[in-house]
Amino acid sequence: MKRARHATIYDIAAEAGVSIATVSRVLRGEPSVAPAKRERVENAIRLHNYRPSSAARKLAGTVTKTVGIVLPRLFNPYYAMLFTGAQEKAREMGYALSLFPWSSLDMESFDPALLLAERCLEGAVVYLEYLPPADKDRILHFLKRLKEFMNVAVIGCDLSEYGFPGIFINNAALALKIVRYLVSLGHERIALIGGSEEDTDPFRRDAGYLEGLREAQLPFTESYRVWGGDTPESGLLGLNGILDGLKPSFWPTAVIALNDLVALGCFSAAAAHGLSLPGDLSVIGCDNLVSAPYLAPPLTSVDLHQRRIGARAVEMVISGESGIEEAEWDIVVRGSCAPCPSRG
Amino acid sequence: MKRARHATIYDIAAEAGVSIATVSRVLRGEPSVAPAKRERVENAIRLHNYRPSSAARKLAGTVTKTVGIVLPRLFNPYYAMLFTGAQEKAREMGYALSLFPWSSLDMESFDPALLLAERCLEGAVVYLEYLPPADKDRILHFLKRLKEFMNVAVIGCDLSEYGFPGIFINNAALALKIVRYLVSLGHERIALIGGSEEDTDPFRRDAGYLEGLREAQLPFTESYRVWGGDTPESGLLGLNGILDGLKPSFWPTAVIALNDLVALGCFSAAAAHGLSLPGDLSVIGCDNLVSAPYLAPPLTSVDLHQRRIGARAVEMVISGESGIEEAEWDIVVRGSCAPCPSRG
DNA sequence: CTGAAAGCGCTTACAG
DNA sequence: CTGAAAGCGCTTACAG
Repeated sequence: MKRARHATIYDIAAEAGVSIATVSRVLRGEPSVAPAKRERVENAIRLHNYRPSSAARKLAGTVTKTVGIVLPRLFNPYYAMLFTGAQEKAREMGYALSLFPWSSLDMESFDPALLLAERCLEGAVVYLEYLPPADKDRILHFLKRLKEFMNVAVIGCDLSEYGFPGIFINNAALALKIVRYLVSLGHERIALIGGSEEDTDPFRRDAGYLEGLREAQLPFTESYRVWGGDTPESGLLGLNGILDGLKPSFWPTAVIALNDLVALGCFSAAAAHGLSLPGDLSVIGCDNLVSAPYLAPPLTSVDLHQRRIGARAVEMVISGESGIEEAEWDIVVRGSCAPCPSRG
Repeated sequence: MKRARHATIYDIAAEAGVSIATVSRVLRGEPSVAPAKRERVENAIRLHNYRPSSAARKLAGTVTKTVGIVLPRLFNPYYAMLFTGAQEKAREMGYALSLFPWSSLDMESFDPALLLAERCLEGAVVYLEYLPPADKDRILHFLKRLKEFMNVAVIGCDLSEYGFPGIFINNAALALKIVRYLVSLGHERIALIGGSEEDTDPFRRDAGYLEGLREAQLPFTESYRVWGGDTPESGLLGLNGILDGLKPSFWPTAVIALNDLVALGCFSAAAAHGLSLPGDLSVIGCDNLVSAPYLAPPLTSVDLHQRRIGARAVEMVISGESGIEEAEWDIVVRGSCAPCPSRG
């Protein structure tokens, strides 16, 4: 089957009786075009349903009006929201947005940055929760290399010391605030579930968690800190582990889940142990997914305004800003956290 | 700050002491290159970390190794899984995958197909649950137009009568199977919640739902069919509507939710009415999201194998297949459906 | 097996 | 204000 051929700038120029240079000028909205010609060109464009080839533009031009975003697995709606916000803002600014899953980047390869560079992007926002020690050099090299080709902004950790602008999600502050909230509810045995153990970032949740405990003169109980990941399953296994390993009088009365998915897993584990929520156990999540309000009990969570973060990051990348901003967030109080049951 | 310049095919040719034509040949894996030269070229490529510009390739070449996928809002992980499957398969076949949210397409505009065409795609898979009557012409026109430029496959409804290949999700068969399952559990008052009322596709859920009722000699009760959307909120409002409008003796004993998100909303509504699941009410969802097993009770759902669907669709588009295939799916039985409580 | 050359569809100095 | 022309980095006949 024969493919339709795009109308080209030549077709339009011929139709309008002008040079392709003039067509190009009206296309890009240059003011220096005689109104009469401009109109003829615009009519021709409409007539032919003409749209300039992005490939040709990229090849010829200095600006490509395209940015990229590299994100972890989309199964967590959290990232999908980040993408949506980014996409909307890009569109609003007349840019196209290309999505690159981290998994498609192949950090093993000698220079994954070229994968983006070959796409002629003007900028890339990359989501990076933290710098895993094992891959630190590789990732940093990737980012530096990327920066040779385009603007870069990172969402997640603060890499300003390496010269990368972006939006910093202060997980330590967030965790501290959460602990305070739980403490204000009278909780003294607070667990923290999920996340990667190799994460040594000082701004990780743990830092805030520990500070919160200290502040409230509560001991750090190692059994209350379990790692595991960011899935419901890891929440289930995590809390099960805690509950199965301790006699009930030592069970935590509150758990901070890495995110809402992990929190959901905790719901399961609690139920399996006959714990009712929030009466026997308080659970707080993070990300405030659309489903959070509909869980039983409705999940108290942290709204990171990921849509706004995504939008802002794209904005930074497009306008080439270089600062580091801290993401704002709010604890959304719902029914899954309650005052600590009086001990007996 | 100055941007790094990509090494070009000229740099490689110079380095290897051959013509750019030869470099191009080894790049594309043509066999007709002397081993010695090939090796020199390969070394040069490695040395310069060279990757060909995709824009230049698209401009010059006949094949662009890029396909697109147009999807609804990603907040539902269902679509994210579709994307993931598609992305993996594309990558496996050496293709790049570009994501286009439906919302970015602007059906109002005179020719949204050009938005994809300008990207020089070889093919596009578009997700289309059904053909909304109000936009039927517009969408069909979009698809036809798209087909002039590239291979097209549609996931969702069966548009083979219009000449579009793709993967058909037989929602009627699916609903019929679900009704049968519920009937086998003894249910006689079965509600169906969610979806768009304007969907008149004969393969929509409703057809199977009605057939299932007929088959079991059950009456169709209009109050048991409520529309509303695909979100948790629509499930909540939907079931609330049913429960609030009927005296308890007429309450449904089972509800079929459009998807897992809607099912979640139904959980909420049931709880608000003091109904315990699955004792008083059975709920079945669809999509089998990662969170389904962790709800309380664990949600019985339908696994559409969306990852596989996404993968298969890009495969069809890339190899230019023209058939229509029916997606396979399985009911995943978990705890949210139980035998009908004996009436008394 | 290999190279010189044309061409893909644009943008952008450069003249005028 | 406008056009002729060079150039972006590739691929692909066409000769050899």
